[in-house]
Amino acid sequence: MEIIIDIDIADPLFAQLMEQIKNAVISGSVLPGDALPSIRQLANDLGVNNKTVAKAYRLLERDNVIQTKGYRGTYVHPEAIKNSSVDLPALVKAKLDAIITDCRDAGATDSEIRIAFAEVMQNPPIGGQ
Amino acid sequence: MEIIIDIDIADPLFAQLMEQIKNAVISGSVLPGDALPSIRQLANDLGVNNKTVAKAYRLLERDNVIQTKGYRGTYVHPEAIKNSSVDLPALVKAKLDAIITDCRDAGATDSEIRIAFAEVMQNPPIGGQ
DNA sequence: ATATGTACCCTTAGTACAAGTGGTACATAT
DNA sequence: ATATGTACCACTTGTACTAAGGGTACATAT
Repeated sequence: MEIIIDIDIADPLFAQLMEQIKNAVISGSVLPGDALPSIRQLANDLGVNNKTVAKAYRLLERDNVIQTKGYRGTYVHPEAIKNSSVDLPALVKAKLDAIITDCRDAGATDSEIRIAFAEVMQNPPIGGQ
Repeated sequence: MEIIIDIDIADPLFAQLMEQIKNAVISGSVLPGDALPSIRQLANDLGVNNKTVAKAYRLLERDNVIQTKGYRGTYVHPEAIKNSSVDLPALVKAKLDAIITDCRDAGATDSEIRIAFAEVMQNPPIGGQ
């Protein structure tokens, strides 16, 4: 698997990483069960910070594209191919788009919507996320 | 009608103004059809900028609490009493709260939610508005 | 001429967050 | 001792928003 990151691209590094790993899964250049390089290893190869790779790995695991097995390393998730096409951010955006359109139609100012959003994001999700 | 604004209060000036005018309507110290001071007049009385009063008036008119009649001045809306209790920002917040909770439950990062929100707020003159 | 609401331009502060980097530390197991 | 993923701390940089003010101009109508 080849991973190339480009600092000149506007996309955040961790996002580029996620993209490329997902693409590698979809294209079949890595298979479910295959081992991936460790965080430190990959960070070193690419010349980026550990934290950046760690972030990409953490999000990919949340999306069930990879599996981390602690000291045993990181592997491609058994259902990685299916899960690589799921785009959580797109779903979130779709949901937000719908209700924000509602609010605007109701006459709410963009400013008011932003303020309300900020309040919701800051205040505890009640149950406490 | 007495209006008192307090610079030391955290609330924005225009918001304090809206509050007080709504309260004056609810308490009956101004009645539907009554004339309100002009923007410049009120701004002068309170020692704030025209723009601040203009903003409060603009939002109050959107909420159907007051009516502006161009050069003829500004008046309390016929249905001002009913409309003074409507809290549009609260409705917006409630809607956002619901779907943001959904997104968080789905595993979305607060960061991802914020980014999606920012994208939606910037792009979507899709259909217009 | 004067007053009305309204629209546009600019600037100043303050706040909040994203992204990335850096360092350190931990429990895990080889 | 070494390597794994993970967790915490703090920091810099850039961006983008709010609130508020200053100024100027417009069409409206008295």
